[in-house]
Amino acid sequence: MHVTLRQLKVFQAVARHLNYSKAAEVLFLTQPAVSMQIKQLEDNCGMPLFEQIGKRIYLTDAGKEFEHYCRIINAQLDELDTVFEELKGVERGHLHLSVASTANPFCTHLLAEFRKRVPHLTVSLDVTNRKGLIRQLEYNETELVVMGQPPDGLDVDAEPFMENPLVVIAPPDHRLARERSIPLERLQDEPFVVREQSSGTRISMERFFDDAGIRLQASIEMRSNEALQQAVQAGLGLGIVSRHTLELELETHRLVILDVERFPIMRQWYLVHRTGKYLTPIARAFREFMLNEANKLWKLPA
Amino acid sequence: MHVTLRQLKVFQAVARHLNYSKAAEVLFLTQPAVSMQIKQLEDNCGMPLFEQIGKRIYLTDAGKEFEHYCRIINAQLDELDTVFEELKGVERGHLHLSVASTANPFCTHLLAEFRKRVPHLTVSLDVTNRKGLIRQLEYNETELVVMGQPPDGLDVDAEPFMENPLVVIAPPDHRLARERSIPLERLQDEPFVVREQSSGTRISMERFFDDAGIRLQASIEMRSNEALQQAVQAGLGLGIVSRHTLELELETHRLVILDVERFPIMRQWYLVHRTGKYLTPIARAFREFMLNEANKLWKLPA
DNA sequence: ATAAACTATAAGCAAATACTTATGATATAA
DNA sequence: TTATATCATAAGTATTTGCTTATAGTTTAT
Repeated sequence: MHVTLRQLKVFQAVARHLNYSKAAEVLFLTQPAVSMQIKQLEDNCGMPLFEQIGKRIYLTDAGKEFEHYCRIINAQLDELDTVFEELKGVERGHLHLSVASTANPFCTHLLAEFRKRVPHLTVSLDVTNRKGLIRQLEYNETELVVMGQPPDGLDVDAEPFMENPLVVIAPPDHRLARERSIPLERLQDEPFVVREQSSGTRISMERFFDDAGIRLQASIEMRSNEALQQAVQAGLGLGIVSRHTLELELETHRLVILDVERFPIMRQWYLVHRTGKYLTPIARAFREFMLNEANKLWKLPA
Repeated sequence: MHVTLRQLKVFQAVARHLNYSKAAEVLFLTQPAVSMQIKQLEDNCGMPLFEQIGKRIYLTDAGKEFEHYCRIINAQLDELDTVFEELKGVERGHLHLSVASTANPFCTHLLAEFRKRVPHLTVSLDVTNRKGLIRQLEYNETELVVMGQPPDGLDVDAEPFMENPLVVIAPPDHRLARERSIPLERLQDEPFVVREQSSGTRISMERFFDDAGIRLQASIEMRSNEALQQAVQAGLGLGIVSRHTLELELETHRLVILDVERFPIMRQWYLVHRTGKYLTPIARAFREFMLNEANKLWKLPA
């Protein structure tokens, strides 16, 4: 079958009025135009959809069937229309966001804030490590990424939007815990728990100590930030983490921040998306929100 | 929105292969043709449905939505297709039939026969009086009608297909019940129970007696055949009915047929439909069946 | 650095589309 | 019978559609 949407339109007008001339009028056409469209439609269908008896026309059984499917198809097209309208607007929509596990706490908080402004927002939030984030960018599986270190090999737009202080942590009973202005060199003697090779914190940290000409003893490697903190608590060594992930552990005195010289290492959080990617209005709105408001809405205690 | 079905087709090919060139190949087109169709579609939608990042293309969120609706619409069109195929065939289908109340017994029987040949047949059978039948023909509310007397004022095709003998009935204890070859004139003295003015039997009967130069005493007028027979049984008068409606009453000796001269009045049953009406394959098949087989399948006892 | 794999864009064209006007045919209503 | 209301058909046409070929611009792979 090769019905056209035009034919559907004309058919519906005729079916409603059961009168070609009236339908023509409604469609701003002449009557023969309607006749022809219906004729072609009936040819396509292989049977009459209307029958004329005397002056009147009637829907045939086939015509009634056709009308039914017309309605459905039109309803779907209308629905599609409204779905698109909504996609264009910012009132509702869906946001695909992936964040570094280190960024999770404040991202969740900020997302909750954003949600107040976009009431019907739904979100897919993926929390993963740097490697996972890069893979997602590569395969275009996410719209926006929050990470501490934009990838190198990939063509992305990365915008810093908030400070990301990296601090040295220790268990409260560590012998350095009470000292002030600990010289950097003192850390050389300490064992360290570190994140995996590809992690953003690890990269930042290595770069920092390389520049300072210091070699650390990396005792243990951990694949997640939580695991690292647990290991530090357990006394397996010192750790370097984003200050943003420590709130709870500091309050409950499970960890302390060491007052090391030249710390914190001040880095930035970045909002990243692939160059050339089409951002939905929601994604754009969230991006703007983060760039402008994150600093006001997420303050670390001094 | 002004999407075309062509655009849907092309879109689906691209969405399936996520590759314009491949889609073009599948559609027996060149790649620019596909590019253009998609571009136009995206213009119609007001947003990109695909996005290209590097060599690869991906569906946007809008694209995924669109794909969803594509599927539904296509499914509906396919379904429509099969519905029409079935309407064209005779394997299944629906028949709108209206019959004179007098014709009901044998019509029901023949319909049951016909149904054996068309297993998935469904039927709307309307049993009504002549006036009702004519109204239905007039308003095109039925496909085929079985009646004893085609209407005058209406343009119909009427085909006789079976004899319709009208006989005179009486209660078994009537004084004429035992007589043979009763002269027509004897009926003038008898009270008669008759059908309503417009009924086929009434018309046939009046014409017959007019021609014979005989005036009957019409005592009572009944609006249905059953009511008439009951009235005759009750001794309100003689009646004239179609022989076809009497089987049960004769067997149980509730009524007898009088052996009147020149009786039975031999009339015909007609299959009637409005001139120019499109008959579905089912209706055509039923018509053929009745014209050819009714006489073999419904035999009155001699 | 080059080649290979993609899509985008431009120009041009044949065919189909979707009308219009004019006219004819038919059925109901006056 | 005549007028009126309806749909069908024919002929003609401007526009749109849907391509094609040719070419250019990217990005990735070698």
